[in-house]
Amino acid sequence: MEQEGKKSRQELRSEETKRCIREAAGELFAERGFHAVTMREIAKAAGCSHTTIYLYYKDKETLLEQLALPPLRELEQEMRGAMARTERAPKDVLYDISGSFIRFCLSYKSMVPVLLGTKAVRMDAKGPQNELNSVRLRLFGCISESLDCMIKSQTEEERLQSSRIYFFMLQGLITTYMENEEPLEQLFARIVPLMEEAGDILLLGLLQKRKLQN
Amino acid sequence: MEQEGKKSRQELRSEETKRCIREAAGELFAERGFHAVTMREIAKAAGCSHTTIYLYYKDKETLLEQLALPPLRELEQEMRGAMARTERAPKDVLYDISGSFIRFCLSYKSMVPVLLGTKAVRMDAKGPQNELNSVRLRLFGCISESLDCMIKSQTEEERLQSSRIYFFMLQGLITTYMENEEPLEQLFARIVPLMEEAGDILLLGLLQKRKLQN
Amino acid sequence: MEQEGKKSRQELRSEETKRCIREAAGELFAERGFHAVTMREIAKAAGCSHTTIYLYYKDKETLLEQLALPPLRELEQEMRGAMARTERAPKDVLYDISGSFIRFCLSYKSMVPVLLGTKAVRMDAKGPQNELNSVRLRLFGCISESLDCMIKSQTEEERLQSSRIYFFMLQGLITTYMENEEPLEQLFARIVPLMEEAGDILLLGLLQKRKLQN
Amino acid sequence: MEQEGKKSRQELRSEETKRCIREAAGELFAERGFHAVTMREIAKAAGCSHTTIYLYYKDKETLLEQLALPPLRELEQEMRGAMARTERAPKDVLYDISGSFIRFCLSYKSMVPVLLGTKAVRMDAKGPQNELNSVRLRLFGCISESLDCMIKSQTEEERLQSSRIYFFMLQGLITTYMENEEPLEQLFARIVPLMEEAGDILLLGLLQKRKLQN
DNA sequence: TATGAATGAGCATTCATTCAT
DNA sequence: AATGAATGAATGCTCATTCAT
Repeated sequence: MEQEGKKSRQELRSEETKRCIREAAGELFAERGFHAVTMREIAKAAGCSHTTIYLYYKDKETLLEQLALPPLRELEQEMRGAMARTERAPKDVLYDISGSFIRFCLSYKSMVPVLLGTKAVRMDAKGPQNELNSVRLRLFGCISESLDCMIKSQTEEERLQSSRIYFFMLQGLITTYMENEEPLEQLFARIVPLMEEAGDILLLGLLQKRKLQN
Repeated sequence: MEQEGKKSRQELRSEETKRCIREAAGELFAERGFHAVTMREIAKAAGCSHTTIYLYYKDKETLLEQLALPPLRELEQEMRGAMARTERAPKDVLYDISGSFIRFCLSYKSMVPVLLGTKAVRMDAKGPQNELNSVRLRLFGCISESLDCMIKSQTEEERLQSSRIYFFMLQGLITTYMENEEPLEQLFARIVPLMEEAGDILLLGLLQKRKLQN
Repeated sequence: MEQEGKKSRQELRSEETKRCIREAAGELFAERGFHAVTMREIAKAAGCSHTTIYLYYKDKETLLEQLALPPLRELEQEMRGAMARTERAPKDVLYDISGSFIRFCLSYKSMVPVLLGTKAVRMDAKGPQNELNSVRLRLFGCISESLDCMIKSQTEEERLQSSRIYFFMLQGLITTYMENEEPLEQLFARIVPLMEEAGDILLLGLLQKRKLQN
Repeated sequence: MEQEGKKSRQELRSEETKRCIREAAGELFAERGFHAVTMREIAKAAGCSHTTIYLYYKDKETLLEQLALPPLRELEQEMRGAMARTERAPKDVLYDISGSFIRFCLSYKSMVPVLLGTKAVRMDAKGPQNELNSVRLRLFGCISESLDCMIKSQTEEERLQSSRIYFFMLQGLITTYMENEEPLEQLFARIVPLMEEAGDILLLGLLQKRKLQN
C-alpha cells in the first residue's frame, strides 16, 4: 500500500520539525559555539519543546554530529568534483577546493573546532563520530593531493610538510575571519582573494625551495 | 592619609593574596581553558576562599582580562628586546619573536581566543579590553615590522598583506597544536622547527614575488 | 447490538493486544520492579505503541493492579486445589500452598509490596484495589486454615496468632531472597527446603506450646 | 585562640542547617522511601535551598548513608550493652536486642531495605557503605550469638540455620507493620508481645528439634 | 581583609501522558 | 483500534555569585 515518494501528513510534519531543529541548532551553534548553546534555546528557536529534540536526536552531541555530517559529505563531493575537472589549471583546482572549504567553515562555524582538531567535542570512539573523523581525514587528503599536483613532492615527508603549511595558512585565515559578522557571501568574497594571494606566495616559496634543493 | 610608595602591612598582604589568585587562575585557565575552571578551584589553588576572589575581581571574566594583561606586556617587552638585537640576522629576529609569541599562546591557552580574535569570551566594551586590544595591535605590529625588515615592502598595502599571511600561518600552527596535551617545552621544541620551515617557505615566496613584480 | 459469547474480529484483536501488554508488563515488572520499567519499554516488549497501552489502562499504576489480579486468582485456585487433596498429609498440604505462595511472590516481585503490605504503590481507595485487598485476605485465610489443620487451635485468637507467626516467617524468607538475581526455578529450589525446615521448627514449637498449655 | 566546646555563631548556624536537613531527609525517607523523595522536597522541608544540601552531602546516596550510620552505630552499642547484662536471663537478652532492632527499623524505615538486604541502594564498594555493610553483618552476628546462648548449637551450620529462621521471623514482623501509621511507641508496644510470642514458639521448636536429634 | 553559609538560575536528560490523525 | 508527534513537569546536580559576619 505504501508507496515511495508518498509521505503521510504525519511524516511530513515530523520532517518539518526535524528540519526546524536542525536549522535552529545549526544557526545557534554557528553563532555562539556548541557549549554556549542550550537545548532549551534550540527548542525555542525551533518552535518546539526541548523534549521533542530528544525524540530525534539521542543527545546534544549526537545532534551536532548529525548536523555536521550531511553538509560535510556535500563538501567532500564538491571537492572531489572540483578535483575531477582536469580541464582546469591545477592551481585553480586547488583554489576551488580551498574556497569550498572556507565557505563550509564560515557556514558551519560550530563545526570548525571539530574539523580543525580542537577537540571541543570529545572524540571517543562511538558511531557517527568515527565517520566524522574519517571525513575530516579525507578532506585533508583532498587538499593535500590537489596541492601536490603542483609541487610534485619527491618524498612522502616533503609532501606532508607542504600540506601542513598550506593547511596552517588556510586555518589561520579562517579563524581570523570567523568571528566576523558580515553576511556570508560578502565575507567570502573578501576572503577568497586573500587566500589566493597567500596561496600564490606559498606556492612560489614551495617551488623555489624545491628548485634550490635540486 | 595614604602616601605614595609606602604600603601598609594590610596593603602588602592584600597584594600577596591578589598575586596568588592571579597565578592560580593563570595556570588553571592555561591548563584547562576558561570555562572548564571553576571559581572554587581557583580559590583552592590560590589558598583562599572563593569569595575572596570577588574582593579583587568583579567576576570571572574580569579576572581573565586582568590576568592576561601583565604577561601580555611582558611578551611585548620580550619581543621588543629581540627586535633591538641588531647584531642578529633579521630572519633570526623574526623567528625569535615568533617563538615568543607561540610560547605565550601555548602557556596562556585561554588567551588565544582573545589574541587571535576568536571571541570565546565576549569583548563588549569594558575597561581593560581596550587596553587588551591595543596590546594585541602592538604585538601584530612587532611581527609585521620584523617581517618587513626582510621584505622591504614598497607600499603599506604590500606590507600589510605580507604580515597577514605570515600571521595566518602562525595562527594556524598555534591552533592546530594548542589542543595537544604534551608538556609545554616539549611541544614548543616540536613546533619551532615547523614554524621555521613554514617561515622559510613563506619568505622565499614573498621575496620571489617581489622579484617578479619588479 | 452486542451479543454475549460472540466476539467480533475487532474485539478479538483488541484482547490479543491487551494480553500482549499484560504479559510484557508482568515480565518486566517482575524482572526489574515497577518503578524501573517505563511505559515505552512495556510497549516495545508488547509489540505495540506506548500510547496503545493507555487505550486499555488508565495509567501505569492501574496497569499494575489489573496485571496482578488474574495471576492472583490463579494462585488462589492453586492453593484451594492443594487444600482439597485430602489424601495428602496436612503438613505436605501446608508446604504445598506455602510453596505456591513463594513461587508467586518470586514471579511477581512487583506484587510483593502489595501482597505483603509494604505499600510501595499507593493504595488510596480506587476500584480494583478493594478486589485486590480481598484476594489478599483470602490467601492469608488459606494458609491460616491449612496451618490449623495441624494445630487445631481452640480459640480464634490462638489460631490467628499461629497464622501470623507462620506468615511472618514466610514473608521474611521471601523478602530476604527477593533481591536475588538467580533464575526463578533455581532460586525456588533453594528456598523450599529452607521454608520446610523453618516450618518444621515452627510447627514443633506451636505443638509443644499447645501441649504445655493443656 | 579557639577553644573546644566554643563554637562560633556561624558554626552553630551551619550545624543547625545540617540538622534540619538530616531531620527532614530522615522523616521523608522513612515516610515515602528513598527513591520517592526528591532533593528539592528535602530542602523545602528543611527550610533551605536544595543546593545547600550539596554543601554538606556529596549526593543523595551519601545523604542516606550519613543519615543511617550514626543511629546504626548507636543501635549496635545498645545491642552490645544488652548482651553484656549477664544478670539477665538469656531469653530476655535476646528479646531486648530484638526489641532494639525492631525499634530501630520502625524509626528509620528508609534504612530497612538497606539493612534487610533489599538492595534499594547500590552497594558497590565505596567509602561509608562498606562501613554500612559491616555494621549490618555485626548486627546479625549479635542476634545470632544471643540466640545461640539458648540453643547451644553443636555445628556452625545448625547455628546459622537457627539464626536465619529467627531472622526471617523478625523481618516478616517488621515489614508487616512498617507501613503502619501509628505513633512509634504505640506501635512498638503492640509489636513486642508479638515478637516475644513468636520467639517463644520458635525457641520451643528449636529446642524440641535438638532433643529429637539426640 | 577575609570567609563560610547560602542560593537562584541553569544544565542535560527522562518519563508518563495527551493530542491529532 | 492504533499510533507517531509532542510536551510539561520533574530529577539530580553544578556554578557563579551574594550575604552576614
